[in-house]
Amino acid sequence: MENSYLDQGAAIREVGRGYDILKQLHGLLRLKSRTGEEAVHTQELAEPLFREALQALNYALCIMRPGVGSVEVKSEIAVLESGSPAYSSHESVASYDSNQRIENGRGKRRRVEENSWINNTSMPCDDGYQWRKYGDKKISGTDFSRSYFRCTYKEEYKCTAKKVVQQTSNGDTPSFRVTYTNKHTCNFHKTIISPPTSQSSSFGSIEQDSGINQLPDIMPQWLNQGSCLVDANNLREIYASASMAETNCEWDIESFLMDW
DNA sequence: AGCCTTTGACCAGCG
DNA sequence: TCGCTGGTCAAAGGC
Repeated sequence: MENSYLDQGAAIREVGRGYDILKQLHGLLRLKSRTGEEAVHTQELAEPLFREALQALNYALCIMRPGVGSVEVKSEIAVLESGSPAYSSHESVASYDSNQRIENGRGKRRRVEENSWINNTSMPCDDGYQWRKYGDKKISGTDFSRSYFRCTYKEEYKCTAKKVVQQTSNGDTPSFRVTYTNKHTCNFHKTIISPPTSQSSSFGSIEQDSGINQLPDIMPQWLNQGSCLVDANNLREIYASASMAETNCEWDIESFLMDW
């Protein structure tokens, strides 16, 4: 009983998070339609927000439907896409699994920790957090090894977040299966406002959350790719304008989430 | 000096 | 119980 109450709270929080992100998205789209800037640029900014909102709602769905082992939501990128090649090689499928078992090629099943979710991506290396690799294993039945990462701040902040990266295919656009376990409790993530530094690690520079709370915890991967640079000041301006725009959008769900 | 990756060893889950 | 395999640990070396 108590657990279901807590689950409900978690679900509400996830819905609220999704709602916040959608508000940002809404404000962004309104801003763009006013100023008439390039649609491609709008898409580049909107896509990670849309993806994050989907993930949050997917998370909430799984919590609210405990009987369902795994719910997979495939991003409907086509809604936003206008033909930009930036996403053609970056299809991402996220799924949350509250009590998952992985089956390998020989039929062996191994218990997987709860609070894990899977992301299939072509760019597994940079998700905004700083990870330390602690293991690498050649997996039988595959041509690729599996890499194990934990949060760099595991000791300092007791952050139990982990991820496992498994390459699943080769070729021009290799794909990776990234399994995340546990959410970050360290509140350290790379912000897109910070300028690039020469001290960056292999996963890029990080800085402590400096008040940009309206930004999603997981920063879009493409923002860190050299091929897709976003002007930091421009982005700050856009997000600020989006926040102003959202104040004109009074939705019932907001009062519901406030009251809960 | 401190943090990272690499890598072999060890432990535990599963059939 | 045993062997295989995945996940983690920790030493060593590199940056």
